[in-house]
Amino acid sequence: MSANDLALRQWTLLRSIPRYPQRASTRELRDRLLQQGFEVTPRSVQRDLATLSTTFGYTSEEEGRTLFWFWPKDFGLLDVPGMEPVTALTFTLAEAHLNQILPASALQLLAPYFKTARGVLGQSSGSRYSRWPERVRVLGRGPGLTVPQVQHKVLAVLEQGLLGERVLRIHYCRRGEAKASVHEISPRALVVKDGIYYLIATYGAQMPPYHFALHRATAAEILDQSSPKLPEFDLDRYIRSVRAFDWPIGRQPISLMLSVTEGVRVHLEERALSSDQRISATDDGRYRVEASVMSTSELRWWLLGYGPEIEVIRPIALRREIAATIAGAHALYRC
Amino acid sequence: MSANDLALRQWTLLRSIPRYPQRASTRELRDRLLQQGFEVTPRSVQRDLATLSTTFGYTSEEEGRTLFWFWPKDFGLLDVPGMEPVTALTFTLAEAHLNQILPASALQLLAPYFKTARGVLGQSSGSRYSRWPERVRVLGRGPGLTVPQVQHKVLAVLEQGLLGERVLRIHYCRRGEAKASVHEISPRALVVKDGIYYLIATYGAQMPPYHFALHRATAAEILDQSSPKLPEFDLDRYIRSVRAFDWPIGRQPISLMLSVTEGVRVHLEERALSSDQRISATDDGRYRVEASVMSTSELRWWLLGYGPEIEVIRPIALRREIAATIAGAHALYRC
DNA sequence: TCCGCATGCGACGGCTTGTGACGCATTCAT
DNA sequence: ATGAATGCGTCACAAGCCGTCGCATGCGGA
Repeated sequence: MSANDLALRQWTLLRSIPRYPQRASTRELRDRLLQQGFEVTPRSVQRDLATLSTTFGYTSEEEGRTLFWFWPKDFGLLDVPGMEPVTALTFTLAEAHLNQILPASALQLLAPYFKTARGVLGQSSGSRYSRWPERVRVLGRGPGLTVPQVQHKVLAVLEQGLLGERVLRIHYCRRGEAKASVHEISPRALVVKDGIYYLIATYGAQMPPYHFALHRATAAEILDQSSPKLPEFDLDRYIRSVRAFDWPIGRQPISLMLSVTEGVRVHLEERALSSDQRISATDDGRYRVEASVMSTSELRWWLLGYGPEIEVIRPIALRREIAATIAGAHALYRC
Repeated sequence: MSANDLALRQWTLLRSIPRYPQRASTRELRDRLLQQGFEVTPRSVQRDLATLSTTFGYTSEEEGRTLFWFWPKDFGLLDVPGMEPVTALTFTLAEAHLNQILPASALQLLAPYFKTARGVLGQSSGSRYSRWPERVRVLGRGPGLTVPQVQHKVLAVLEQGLLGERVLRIHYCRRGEAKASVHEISPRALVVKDGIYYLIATYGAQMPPYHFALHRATAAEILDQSSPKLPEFDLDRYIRSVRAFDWPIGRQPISLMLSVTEGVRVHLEERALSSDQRISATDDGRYRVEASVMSTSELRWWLLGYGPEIEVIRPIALRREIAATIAGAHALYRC
């Protein structure tokens, strides 16, 4: 074990140094090493920290007599094994996409990864990175709606509360209300719906849970108090049981039958509704699509978006529903 | 410089070892070190590789007399500074989301990052990771359409060709055709549209470019031939000019005015159509929304999806267009 | 204000261990 | 068959790591 201790120990030390908003004292870092089985004197840690800091790029802050160590906030990352170009490419695509999905504060946490990805791409192409973003676009569906902001602090506290099963106190501004109210809640789950972070939490062990849209939280702090156990909280079942998330209507998938135009057919051949989707031509120049899908309100929204390009044949109930919705819309424009 | 050479050198060595499908001989690794300014004898590299391999987890393959080193394919990653729990949480969310967006082969490249994220979460919560995925869901819009597969090999070659500006030869199966044809093309850009990878490429310097949906490529290889320069290929302008991607119709944003229901208003207050969006109540119990947005076919699709919940007031042209579409759909269900 | 305590750091001796050099065995290509 | 390349055992030397001691400094409690 002591054979190649040095490398591993210095390695572990480097990993233990946090990124800037955080700091760690020399003593603290030594404790972490002890905790991981490295028996070192404080002196050695001091020496390691001092010498390694010159070759790698981290720094320290002096406060009184103690030094606090940290990586610069915008420091990229040294990953082993190094990121490969294909992976870097994928990261770039992911970044472009996640921009439309995650709040800025969450994206910022991934920034170091995106940064190294750009670095790798810049290097491998030989040319400088500046030309790369000109070559990639990610296009989504629908207009590019803005993503509401979640505060850094709230995000960090959320994570602690959720993982550590701790009670947390949040200042939450209910929709429409100007002033925030204070809640002490036990976080149970996190649901991200269309770019909005919903914290699902209970007051103590009291069901049912409440939903907190995190961009409406103005402040949050963690309390030193464990969340009471909740026997068998099943997130999936809960999501199904609540209409708030617009999720499945009914538990069983339905057998959908559509009549679609050539354009929609082409699209569905690329991105199938389900794995058992079947497509066949019909006499009227359109196509019949059959697939088993969950019946959600999102499905209705998706179907409606195509207007006359999609006609719902079965189930009859869904057909009637869509027909009624379209009739309602038609009435609006009749004048 | 030679002060703490050891740590940095071993570090660089570790980074130089590629992940499994790739391998690197001892000689090769030594060359890379030399290239980065470390003057070491082959013997030292051998020793380092041997001793470090036991403490870190990589292995080697013997082929004849030479050893080839590599990290196991499913090896997580050792990143410095270590991933923090909040970041890990965000990675988990990103993974859930990207599942619906990126082809499996691309996602697999990010797998090591997701894996370490899970590791961090499992550790920090004290409890084992197994309970974590029960606590997070990402819900998107629309039915969960399947994402077409892109082959690993194709992805890797694409990256080389695009970044290295090399000509590549692909076996491409046109839509509807059973047999693949061979194309020698110069890759120009990559567009990901709704989960589908489109390679935009030209035959030589000949405009206009063609689009290749990468999941229809059965094989690809890189040729040792540079792509001819294309003076000023502007991807944005190109996307605008081509209808294939359904992107902006017209260059200027339009002043959209809608009449929406309470439900839509709530949604738009969370996720605004634009930064200058304004909402006001009207006499009829609905709400007026005004915003400047790009006029795209995606916008039409989005508007239609809400049926009678959204009425387009202005621009008049768009109102007429939507009205006509709805009338068409209405006719389908009239029988 | 004074004393105890914690932290950083310079210095020193012992000794682990990294390092280059040499030589031999093995494999592959010409 | 021969030479080049590679891996690896060995050895002597020296670099540098390590624990220890001692001193200086800053903070907090009595």
